[in-house]
Amino acid sequence: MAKPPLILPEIKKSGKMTMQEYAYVRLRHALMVGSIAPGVPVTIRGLTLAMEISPTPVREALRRLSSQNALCVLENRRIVVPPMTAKRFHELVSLRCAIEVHAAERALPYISDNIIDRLVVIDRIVNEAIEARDAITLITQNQQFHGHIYRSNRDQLSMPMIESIWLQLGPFMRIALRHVGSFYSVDRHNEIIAALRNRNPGDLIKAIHADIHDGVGWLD
Amino acid sequence: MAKPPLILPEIKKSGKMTMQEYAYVRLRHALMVGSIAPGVPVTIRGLTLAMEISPTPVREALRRLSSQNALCVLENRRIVVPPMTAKRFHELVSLRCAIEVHAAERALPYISDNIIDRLVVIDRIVNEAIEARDAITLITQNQQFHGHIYRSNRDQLSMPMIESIWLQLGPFMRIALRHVGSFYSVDRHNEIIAALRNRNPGDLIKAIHADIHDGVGWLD
DNA sequence: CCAGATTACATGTGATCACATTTTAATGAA
DNA sequence: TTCATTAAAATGTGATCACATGTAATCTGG
Repeated sequence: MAKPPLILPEIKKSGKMTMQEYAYVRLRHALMVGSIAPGVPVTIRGLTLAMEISPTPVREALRRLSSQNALCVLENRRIVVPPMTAKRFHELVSLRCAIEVHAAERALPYISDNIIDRLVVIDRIVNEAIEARDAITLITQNQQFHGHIYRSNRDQLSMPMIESIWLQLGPFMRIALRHVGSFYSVDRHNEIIAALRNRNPGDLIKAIHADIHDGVGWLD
Repeated sequence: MAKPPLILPEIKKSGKMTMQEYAYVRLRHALMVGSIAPGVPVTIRGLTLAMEISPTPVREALRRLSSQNALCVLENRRIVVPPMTAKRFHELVSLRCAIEVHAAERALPYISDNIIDRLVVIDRIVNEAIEARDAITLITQNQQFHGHIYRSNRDQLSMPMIESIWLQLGPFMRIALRHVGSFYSVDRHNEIIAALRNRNPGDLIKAIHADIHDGVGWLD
């Protein structure tokens, strides 16, 4: 069986970026948008070939992603995209709720009208992406939307963990690629924005909870 | 100024362990028990010298710990132990509460009498450590206590994040080294065990909340 | 044709080196 | 002395190589 050469979406490498960081962001993006299927082995030499860089920075990138649980190190020392199960998916969604609700609660005092205006803009982009069936833009901009809220609290420490969950959910998004529009039927983002406008913690929690769980409907 | 050679507690290297993993667990342990002060630079060559291994595995270990936010990569590409502030501490404690409460709730259905018996044993060790003013045993066994609860749910995905928080709290523990006994005045572990025995979610949450926040009293 | 042993291949690991960047120390002029 | 400049040392980065381990293919004997 000829091994598929592991296609990775192109990423522009800005000047000051190290090779290790380039390998990291490129592989990370590929995982985030679900362009690598669960269970697929990710080898060092395969990546050096695909990205035309030496093994050393690739290995460091793999360690980073493994530490974020975006990749899974087997006992054989081989590295694969974590397998996908319904149980794992539900655990991820539940954990995502817990942390993002916490992040939102602690961000609420820092929400300004400026930030809300920005959220409205992002939400419009998200809706356009749904209209255009552009799953990748949908995924990334939806993350921008949530991240922009939580990062309002400049001292928050939960973003790395939230991004870790997003990364782990990435492979699941691969399925969602063909179901764009079937989920996100209701625009929960508007409910989130409304709750932020009213500075209402209870509504905010409920809206975020609903927004996150809306992605579960099609899995059963 | 002569640079201090960066003392790391010894760790026995089991046979199958790779150098990279050895470097990781050894440095991780040092951070966990607070034996490296915040702000201290952690250099590759310094670690190669201290552990007598080559730079390559050291770099991978540093990437792993940086990804877990146990270390901080500056713009200069230099790596330091994250600085310590009161704000950061309170954010960590708050986040720890949110995630551990979530983990405990989802572990409760899996708690067996067997597990509770084990918790009682661990708690005894913790109390002995307090008696003996043995801060390192106190820290590690306290983590064992909590981890043993959360890991009862075999499908849980939150342990890596909880351990990340413990790692980030490690440097704060350095201060606690000299205050053993002044905190943990009340044995919250008994309250946790009682809540588990009664399978009472509300009490469990309250007990864990109290146990975690008991470590904050001496900081002000 | 099948099962076990053997060989060939692929992969992960770790050491060494050369180079670029940054930090620190030393030097010299105002 | 003080500040800018220069030299020296320290540090991070990435490529290459040799080696160990694990996997897959091949071969051989029944």
